[in-house]
Amino acid sequence: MDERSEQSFPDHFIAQRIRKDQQQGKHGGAVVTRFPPEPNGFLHLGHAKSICLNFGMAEAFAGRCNLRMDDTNPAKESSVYADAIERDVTWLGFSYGDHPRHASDYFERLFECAVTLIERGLAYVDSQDQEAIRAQRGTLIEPGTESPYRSRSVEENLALFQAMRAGDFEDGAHVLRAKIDMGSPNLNLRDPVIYRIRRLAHQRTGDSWCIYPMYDYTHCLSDAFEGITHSLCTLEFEDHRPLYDWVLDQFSWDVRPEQIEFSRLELEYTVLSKRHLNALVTEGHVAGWDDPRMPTLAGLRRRGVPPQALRDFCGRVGITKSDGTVEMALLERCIRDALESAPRALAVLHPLPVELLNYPQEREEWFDAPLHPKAPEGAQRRIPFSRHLFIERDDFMETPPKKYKRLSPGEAVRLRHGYVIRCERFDVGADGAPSKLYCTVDLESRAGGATAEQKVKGVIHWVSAAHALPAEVRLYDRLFTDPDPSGVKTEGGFRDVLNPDSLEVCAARLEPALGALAPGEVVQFERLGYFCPDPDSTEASRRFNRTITLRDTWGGK
RNA sequence: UGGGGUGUCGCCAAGUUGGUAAGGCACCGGAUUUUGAUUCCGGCAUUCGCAGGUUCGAGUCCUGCCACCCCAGCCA
Repeated sequence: MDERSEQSFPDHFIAQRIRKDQQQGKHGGAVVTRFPPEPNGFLHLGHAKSICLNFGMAEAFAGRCNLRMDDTNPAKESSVYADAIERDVTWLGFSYGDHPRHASDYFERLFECAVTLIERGLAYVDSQDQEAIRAQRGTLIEPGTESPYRSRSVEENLALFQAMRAGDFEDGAHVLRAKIDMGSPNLNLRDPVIYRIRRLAHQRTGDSWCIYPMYDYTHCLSDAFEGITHSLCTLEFEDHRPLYDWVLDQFSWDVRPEQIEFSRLELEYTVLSKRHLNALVTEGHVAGWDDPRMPTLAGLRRRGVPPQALRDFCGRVGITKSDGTVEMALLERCIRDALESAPRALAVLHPLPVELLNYPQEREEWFDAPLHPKAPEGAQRRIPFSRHLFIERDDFMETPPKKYKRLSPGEAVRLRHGYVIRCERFDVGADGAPSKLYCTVDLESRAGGATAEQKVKGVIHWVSAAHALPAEVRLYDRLFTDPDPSGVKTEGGFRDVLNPDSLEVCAARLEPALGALAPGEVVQFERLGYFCPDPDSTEASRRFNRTITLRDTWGGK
C-alpha cells in the first residue's frame, strides 16, 4: 500500500478546476464524471490513467462516475470487449453502480434530438457519396464548399431522415449532417456527418436500427443525458470541443457538461493504442489480449501486477496537457512497491546440481523460514534439506570477477536459511560449462551454531533436489527493443522492433511450500523477482509467470 | 500557407495576487541486511525552449522567434 499516493489529495489542473466549480456551487455542487470506452478492444494502461482520473475525481469530490460504453459503431464492437471492460474496471477497484451505461441506450432520444435539429434548419440530409463529401470538405488551408443538398427543405429532410431510419436506403446512400459552417478553419465544424446508414445488427439493440449516430453528436448528448458535469477526455479532442458545445447549445439542460482535455499516457518500450495492440493479437505476435507481455489490464493482471500498483502509477504520472513519455522504470517501481510485502520463497530457475560430500546420503532436515524477512517471528514455512541440491547456474563461476558474491572453487557461501557450503571441485559437461558441484557443508553454521557468524562471500538460494517441485516458469521481458515502437519509420513499423527475447521458458525447481499457491497469488522468489501461478497452472504441470525482476544494482550477471 | 495545443533537472511534475525553482522516478554516495532486495541517511536545475522588453525584482507580465504534438473517417 502506498499511503502517500492514496492519501494525498489530487492537485492537478483538472482537480483544481473541479474544486473551484464545486466551491462556486456550479451544477449545484455536483460532480459527475464518466469513463466512456468503445467496446472494440481491451483496456490498457492508457485507459487506466483515464479511469483513475475520472473515478478518482468522483471519489475525491464526493461525486459519481459512470461507466459508459460508447457503442455507436456496430461494425467494430462486440459484447466480448464490453464484458472485458467491466471486468477490468472492477479489477482496478472502481464501481459504477449496478450497470454500465450505453450510448445505445439513448438511440431514441438521440434520434429525437436530430429531428429537432432538422426542424430548426440546423441539420440536413446529404445524398452525395463519401468521396464527394470529402472533396467538398476543403483542406487544412482551404475552406470547404457547400453541398448542393444543404438547402433542402425541412419537410424533405424530415421525410428523408425518417426513411433512412425505416431502412429504405442502402448503406451510404444518405447521411445526416449538422449545418454549421463550411468555411470554418476548424474542420470539425464544416457540416459534420452526425448519422450514417449501417444495415448492421448492433450487439445490444439488434436490428432495431439501421442508422447510427456519430461520436461527436452522440458523446456530448450522452453526457448531458447523464448529467455529467465534467467530461474529461484526451488532447486530440480539443478541436472537437467547439462541436461538442455547438450541439449542446441547441438544447437547454439542467446540467450543462463541459469538456476538459488532458494528455494521453505514453510509455517507453510499449505501444498504447488499440489499433496497434489489436495488430499484435491479430498477427500473432502475442498469444492474445491477455498475454502477460501486453500492456492491457488483462495482460498485467495475468502477469501478477496488483491493481494498486497501477493506481499508484497513474497517481505518480500526474495529469497535465503536455505530451510526454513515461519511463518504464516508474511503472516497475510501482509494481515492486506494491509487491514488497509478498511472501518469500526459494526457487531455482536454471538448476545446477550440487552434492554435499559430507552430508549423509539418507539424512533429511526441515528448516523453518519466515514468509517475510521483516516478520522473522511471523508465519513460517518449512524447507527440506538433503545431500543433493540445486542452485542457480548464475551463482557459480570458475573464475569470478572481483566483487562476485557467490560461489566459486574454494570459496564459501551461505545457503539462504541454511548452512554455509564450500565448493571443493566440479564437473564440466560436454558443452564446457560446469555440470555439477561437489561441496562440503558446515553443520555448525546455522543461526545459533558455533560458526554461525563467519564471513562468507554471500548468500544464495537453493532447493533440495528430491523434494523440489518441477515447474515451467515464463520469464517475460519488454515486448519491444525500441523505446518508441510507434515512432519506428521502417515499413513494418513497430513490428520491426519486436523483442525476440520477450519470452523465455525455463524448467525450474520450487520449494515444496509453493505447491499450495493459487493462480494469481504473487510471491517473491528470493534474489530473482516476483512470480505467480498462471491461470493455466495445474498440479500436474505447474506454470508460473514472472511479474517482474527484483531491482538489480549489480552491474554483472 | 489554416486552426487547436504544448515547451521547468535524464523521465514525470509543482509553481495560478511577479519576490528570488516542491516532490516522485532514475542516478551517485554511505549505513543496516542470512535476498547484490527492502529500509535508512546524504547528493542531484544560479535555472525555467530562445531573444528582447517592463520591473527594485519574472518560470510567472509584454513582444518577437523556435521546436514538437493534434486536425482534411459516413472511427472513437
